[in-house]
Amino acid sequence: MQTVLVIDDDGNLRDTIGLMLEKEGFRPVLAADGKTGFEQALALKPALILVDLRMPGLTGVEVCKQVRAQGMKTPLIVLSAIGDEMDKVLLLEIGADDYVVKPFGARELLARIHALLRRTSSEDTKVVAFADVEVDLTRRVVAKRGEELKFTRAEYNLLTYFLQNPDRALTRDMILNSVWGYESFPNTRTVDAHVVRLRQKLEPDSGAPRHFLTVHGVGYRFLP
Amino acid sequence: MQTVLVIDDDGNLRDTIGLMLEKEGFRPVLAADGKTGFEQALALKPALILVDLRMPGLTGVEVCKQVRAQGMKTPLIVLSAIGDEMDKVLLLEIGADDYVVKPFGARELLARIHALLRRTSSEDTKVVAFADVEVDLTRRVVAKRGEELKFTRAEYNLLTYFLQNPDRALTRDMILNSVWGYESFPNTRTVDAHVVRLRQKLEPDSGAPRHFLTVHGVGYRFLP
DNA sequence: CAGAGTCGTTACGAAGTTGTAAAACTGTTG
DNA sequence: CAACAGTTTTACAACTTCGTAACGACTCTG
Repeated sequence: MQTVLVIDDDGNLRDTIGLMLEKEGFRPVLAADGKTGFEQALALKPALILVDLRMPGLTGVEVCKQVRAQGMKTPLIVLSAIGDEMDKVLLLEIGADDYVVKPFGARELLARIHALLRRTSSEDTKVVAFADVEVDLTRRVVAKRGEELKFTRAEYNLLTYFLQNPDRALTRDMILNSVWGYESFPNTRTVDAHVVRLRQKLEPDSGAPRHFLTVHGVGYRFLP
Repeated sequence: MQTVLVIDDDGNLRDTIGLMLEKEGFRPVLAADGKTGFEQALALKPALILVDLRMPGLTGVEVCKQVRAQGMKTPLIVLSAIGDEMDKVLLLEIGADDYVVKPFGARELLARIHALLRRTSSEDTKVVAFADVEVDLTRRVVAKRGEELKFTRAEYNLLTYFLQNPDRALTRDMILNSVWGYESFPNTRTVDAHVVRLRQKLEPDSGAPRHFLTVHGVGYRFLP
């Protein structure tokens, strides 16, 4: 069951939305102000956040910013009163994913919630990272300091194998079997050649590797 | 021209709203009571319904419920007298999308109508867009810079599959299974042939694709 | 510190992959 | 059944990637 955090100072509306979410099969968590809402967001890591724009204390805009500042990518919908001069640009800038103008219909809000969850869940981009390197497993893209690098298939497969086996001494045979499979029988030196390329691309100083370490007489060890 | 159904027992107000809508370019249909209003809703499938809350016979609340019970998703605005103890909870529960308190100004009502139509229409006609390309999933039409392009079935299916899986490395087998199904077993090169056509039709420079990227040794990745 | 083993690096031909056009095939329609 | 649009396969050039040999540098051991 997915948790949805509702942050709104209007108790009436808060409860209404809570009920609605419950009916729809969500687990609603209600917060009356921005500060506790933000804390709940951190603690519960909800599947989605609904936050009122205009609140005493921490406003919706600030909650948004703080959540994003924490690196949380939780989908977030802003609720705004009809009078508020809100524009999409601002909302996008602060990291909101959608907004709904009050008063809104139950169906509309639920539709937006589902749409957003659908959008974001398909973007379940699994990213593994070490040092200043990010490996996006769904996009199959490797980036160093945010800059995309070109990786060939063999390089990429080898890298992900290392990522899956951090800080373990791996023999060349283990690597060959896992990365190249049991079909092909390349020379064990092939592994070295590819490790070289990984180092050249990912190590700050490929002469003094800090992540792709050699285990003399055995093989390699990846240190994140 | 969009039909707007007005259900209100107050003949005076009904006519006023009717005139107002007519001026605004809508086709107003007037109903004096809940029962005939509901029947009209079923028969005409209007683009929007305005319904008075307090009426003899079938009340606005009941019209609302019945319309929704029929599975109709027609946008619906409730008109309520200032005395009515209306709360949003009830409105949300019965599936109304907005409400206006009597007495209201013409401009306010029209603003609400337009806002609601805008909101809901964007949900019904599912249009996915990227760059200067728009794909209308309900009409099954692809347009580039507003100009319709002819897409064959295979091309269209492939395109929507890419749209549904943005920014993910997709192997040719994944594509074949999802787009061609498990029944037919075309060559994986078939995928390439169709990607070529997508690029020719949608990329500014098909020689340097910016959206339909190849992932060497793997397949393709669609970048919106 | 010498020698044996091991590793890092480079270069290059072989093997594999992709883009494209054209041919072959399929199914539909008048 | 001919014409036709759409689809799949084939063929091949262009391009990318791979595996390995070669060799110098490094590491370990006695």
